[in-house]
Amino acid sequence: MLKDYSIHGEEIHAVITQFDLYQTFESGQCFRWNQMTPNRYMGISLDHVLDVEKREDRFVLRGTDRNTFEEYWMDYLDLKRDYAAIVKAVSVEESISKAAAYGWGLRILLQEEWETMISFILSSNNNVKRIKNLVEGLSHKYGRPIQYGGRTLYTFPRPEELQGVTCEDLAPVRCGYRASYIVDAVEKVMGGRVDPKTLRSLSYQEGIRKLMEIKGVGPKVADCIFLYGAGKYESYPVDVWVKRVTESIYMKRDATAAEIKKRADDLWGDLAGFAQQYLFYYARENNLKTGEII
DNA sequence: CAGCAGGACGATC
DNA sequence: GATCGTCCTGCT
Ligand SMILES: [Mg+2]
Repeated sequence: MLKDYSIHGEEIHAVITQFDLYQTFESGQCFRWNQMTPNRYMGISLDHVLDVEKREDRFVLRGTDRNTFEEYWMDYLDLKRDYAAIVKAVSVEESISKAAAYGWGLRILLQEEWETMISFILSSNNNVKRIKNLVEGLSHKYGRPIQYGGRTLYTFPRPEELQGVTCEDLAPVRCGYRASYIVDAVEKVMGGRVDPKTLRSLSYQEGIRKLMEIKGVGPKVADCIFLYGAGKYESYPVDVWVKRVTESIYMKRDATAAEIKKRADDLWGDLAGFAQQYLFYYARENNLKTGEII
């Protein structure tokens, strides 16, 4: 967690425990963070840019200011949470304990609702590399340019900026059949049928049901949006990796997504989302196969 | 060139 | 309410 920070000209120097840049930004939860050097990542959310460098004794943050750091990035990076306590709490058994120790510096980002919604609609039936390309393409075409450090970044387009777009308009983005899903999401949000800003006030069941009204949002994508865009940590998104690893460790049989989510709820309850993040990261980094145990 | 990876939808039972 | 074929693209 955030222990201390101070302003040094254009830089903010912060002492943060349990924070690893690679683990956090390469764990499949976000698509707009890029590694600049092994110890440095740059990302954008809304119209905020953040440039984070890990040093020996501190993190150096650039591209932001005190107010934006305190009012936006602090929550986005979940810096007030004690992840050492999270690791302990989810470690109910040997395999998850190993996975959580392995992902000791993971943090679950609290991302902006609308951006999370569209990003995870694009994520369905895709891998991270391609998702990043799609989100980048959409932002380049419909977002606004921002200059930082001699380069141009593009904001993720707001609903108003996508209002009226058609599948044909989206063809250059190369998102395939997901184009119609984007169109539907824009219509539902602009029409008020779905309100990203009230998502966080909904219960788990209400939120998932509401999100699934959008075309292209099924159980897995809804869980991702609710977990990463609303901080609903009882969510347990079941993708192929989490399915495999949960089945092989905790069920020892083929199971449906609903059965897997129930098992996760029994094991971790309101912290299931954190457990999912550790298991996913471990499984994917180690290319775990069906039946393999951690 | 073929095969494969990755979730949601819609038809069908 | 569960199962299954199909969708789209990029990589191997
Ligand atoms: Mg839906």
